[in-house]
Amino acid sequence: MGRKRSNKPTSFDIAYIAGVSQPTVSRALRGSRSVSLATRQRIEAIARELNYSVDKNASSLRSQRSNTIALLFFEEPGPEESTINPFFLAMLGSITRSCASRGLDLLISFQKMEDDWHVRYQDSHRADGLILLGYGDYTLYEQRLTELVDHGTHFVRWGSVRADNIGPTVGSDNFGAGQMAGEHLLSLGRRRIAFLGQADEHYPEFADRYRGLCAALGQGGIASDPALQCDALNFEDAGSDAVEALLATGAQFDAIFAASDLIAIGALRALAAAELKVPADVAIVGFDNQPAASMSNPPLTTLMQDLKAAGELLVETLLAQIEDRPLDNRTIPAQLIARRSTLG
Amino acid sequence: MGRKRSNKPTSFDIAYIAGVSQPTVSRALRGSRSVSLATRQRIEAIARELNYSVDKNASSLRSQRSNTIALLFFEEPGPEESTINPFFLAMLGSITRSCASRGLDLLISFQKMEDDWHVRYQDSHRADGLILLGYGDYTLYEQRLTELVDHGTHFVRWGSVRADNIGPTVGSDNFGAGQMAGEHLLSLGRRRIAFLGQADEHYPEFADRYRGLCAALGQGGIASDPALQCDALNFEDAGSDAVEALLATGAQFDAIFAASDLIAIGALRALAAAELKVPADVAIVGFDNQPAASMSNPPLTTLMQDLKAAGELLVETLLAQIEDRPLDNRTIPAQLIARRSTLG
DNA sequence: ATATTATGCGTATACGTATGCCTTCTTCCT
DNA sequence: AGGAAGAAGGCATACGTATACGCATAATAT
Repeated sequence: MGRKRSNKPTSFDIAYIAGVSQPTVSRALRGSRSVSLATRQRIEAIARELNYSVDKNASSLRSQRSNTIALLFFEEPGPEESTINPFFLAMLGSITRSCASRGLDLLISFQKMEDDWHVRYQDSHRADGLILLGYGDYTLYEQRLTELVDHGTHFVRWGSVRADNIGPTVGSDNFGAGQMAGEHLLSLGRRRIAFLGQADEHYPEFADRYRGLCAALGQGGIASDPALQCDALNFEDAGSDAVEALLATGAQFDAIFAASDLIAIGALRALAAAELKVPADVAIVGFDNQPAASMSNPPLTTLMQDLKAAGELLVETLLAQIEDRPLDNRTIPAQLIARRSTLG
Repeated sequence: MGRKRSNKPTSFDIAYIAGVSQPTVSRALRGSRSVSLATRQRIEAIARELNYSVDKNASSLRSQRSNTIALLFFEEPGPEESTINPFFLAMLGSITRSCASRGLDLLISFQKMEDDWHVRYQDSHRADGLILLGYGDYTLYEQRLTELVDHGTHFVRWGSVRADNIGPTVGSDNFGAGQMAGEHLLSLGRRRIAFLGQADEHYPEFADRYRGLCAALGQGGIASDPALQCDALNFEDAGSDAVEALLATGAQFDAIFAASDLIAIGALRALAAAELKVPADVAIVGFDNQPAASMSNPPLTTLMQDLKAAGELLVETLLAQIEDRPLDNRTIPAQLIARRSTLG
C-alpha cells in the first residue's frame, strides 16, 4: 500500500543526499566526463535507490530535444475507413524496436493526407522528427513535404527512392523486385504477363515495380504490352475489378504480377469466379508477403520486404537528419517467396 | 525557402503584439473565462497568424500533465520473436483514433513481461497513464499490476473482467462469446465439442471462453468432457499440436472451439493432414475474426470483438482513472461470424 | 453614499533539468 | 619555483508555460 501521492524525487533530492549540487547530479546521470567516477557511482546508487527517473518534460524543455519521434500513417484513399494497411502495421513492429533500442520514445498517429498534420508536430516540440508512412495522392503529398522542408522539420519518408525526392527517403528496391517477379514468371515459361496496379508517377512505388517488370521482359526479349497494364489501387476489390476489366477486354495473359498482396488476393477471387485455374491458366505474384498471402488458395507467391532492415534504416536516417549528419537515400532489397500460385 | 532555424514564437511574442501580458495569452488560449471575449479573439488571431503552437514540454512541465498516454504491448510467450498479435495490432487503430479525437498523444512500446517496463513510465512524466495489452503469464502480470497500483500509477488493462481484478479492466464478454460458440455448434447438431486453449486461471480469458462453452453445453443437457479440453497457447503450431494430441488419444469429437483464430488455423492444418473434412467431420469455430480467418480453407466461423468500442472504452476508462472519476469495469459483447468452417 | 462582489488582467513565481562560465585544487612541465 | 593546463564541481540562469495572488475598475447591493 504505497501513498497515492508519492512525492517524486528530483535531482535536488539526490544532490542533497549525495552532498553535491544539482547540476552535478544532472551531469553524472548523463554521463558527463567532468564528474569523477566515484561521485558518479555514488549518485547512480542513490538514484536507483530512490527509484528516480529524469523528468522528461523538464529535460526536453531545457535541452530542446525530446528524444521522441512521431510515426505518421496516412490512410489509404480506398473505401475502407477503419482498416490499416497491414504492411505498415508490420513495419510498426520493426520501427518500435529500433526506437526502443536507441532509447527513443515513439509517438504514433493516423492522418488523412488532407489534414493539417504538419502543424501539430513541427513547433510543439512533441517530437524531434517524423517518420511518414503511406501512399496516397502523390501531388498532395509533395506539396506537404515541401512545406516540411521549408519549415526545417526533420523527417524521413518511406517510398520510392529517387534522386529528385523531396526530403530523405527510404524504400524497397521496387524496381529490382519487379525485375525478380518478371524473371521468376519468365523462367516458368510465362510470356504474357499482366500488371495490376497504377503505373503512373502518382504512385511511384507501383510504377517502379512495373518498370522492373518491363525491364525483365525486355531482357527476355519480350515487348511489354501496354494493354496488359491495368490500374488498381491498394485494396482487394481493386484487384478483382482489374481482373474483370482485363478479361472483358479479351486480352490474353498467362500470368499476373500484382502490385500488392491485397490486389493479388482480389485478383484470385475474380480468377476463381471466371473459372480460371491458378497457376495452370494464370500464374500470379503478389507483393508484401502479408500473413494472408500464405493463407490464400492457392498460397501466393510474393515479394517479401525486409521489414527489420526497413525500420532500422528509417530510424537511422531520421536521426542522421536530426543530428545534421550526412545521409544517403538507401534502398532495401526484396526477396521472392515462391508458393503454389506460380509453382503449381 | 524558409529559414532553417525558424525562431519559434512564444507566448511572450504574442503577448507583446497583443499588448497584454504572457499569462493572459496562456489563459486566452486555454479558454479561461477570466479573459474577455475581445481579448481572446485578438490573441487567437495573432496566434494563428504566427503559426504558434504551445510548447508541449513547457506546458506539461508546468501543469504536471502531459496529455499523453502510453500503450504497452506485451509480447506473446510463444516462439515467434518478431510477430505481434494481429488482434492487438487491430486494436491499435481504434485506440489511436480514440486518443486523437480527445487530443491525446499516444506513445507506444512493446515489452517483454519480464522487463522493468513499469519503471520507465511511472515517474518520468512521459505519460499520464498506461494502457496494457497482452496476455502472458498471469502470475507475473499480477505482480506487476500490484506494483503499479501501489505506486499510484494510472492504468487500464485489457483482459478478463472479474470482480477481483487488480486495477480497472476492460475486456470482451468472453464467457458470453464462449456460450455463443457453444450454442452455434449445438444448433448444428454437434455434440462432442473440443476446446483448444488453456483453460486454467493463468489464462483467464481463455478460461472464460471455456466456461462459456461448458455453460452452453450444460444448457443443452450435455456434460462437458474434460478429455476434450486440450491446452494450446496463442500461436498456430499450438493449434496443430493440440489437434494431433487429441487425435492421438483417440477421443471422439465432431466440433472444435478454438480459443483464437491462430489456434484454429493451426487446427485446420492438422485436420487436413489427418484427412478429416471440415465441417463434415469436424466443425470449427475460432476467435478474433482476424483477416486471415476469412482467407483460410474453409473460411473460419469466428467470434468478432468490437474493436472500435474496445478502444473507446479503454481510453475512456483510463481518463476516468486519471481524473479520479468513478469508473466501472465494463465488458464488450462479441458477435458470431458464421462461415463455412461450420456451415459447410 | 458606502460596502460588496465580480470582472479582467498584471506580478511573481514554480515546474525540474541542462549548460555556460567561473572557481578551486591538482598535476605536471620547464 | 612558477606557471600552464587539466580535473571536478559549484553558481547562475534559461527553457516556455500555467497558476496563485493581488490590484484596479466597474457593477451591484444596502
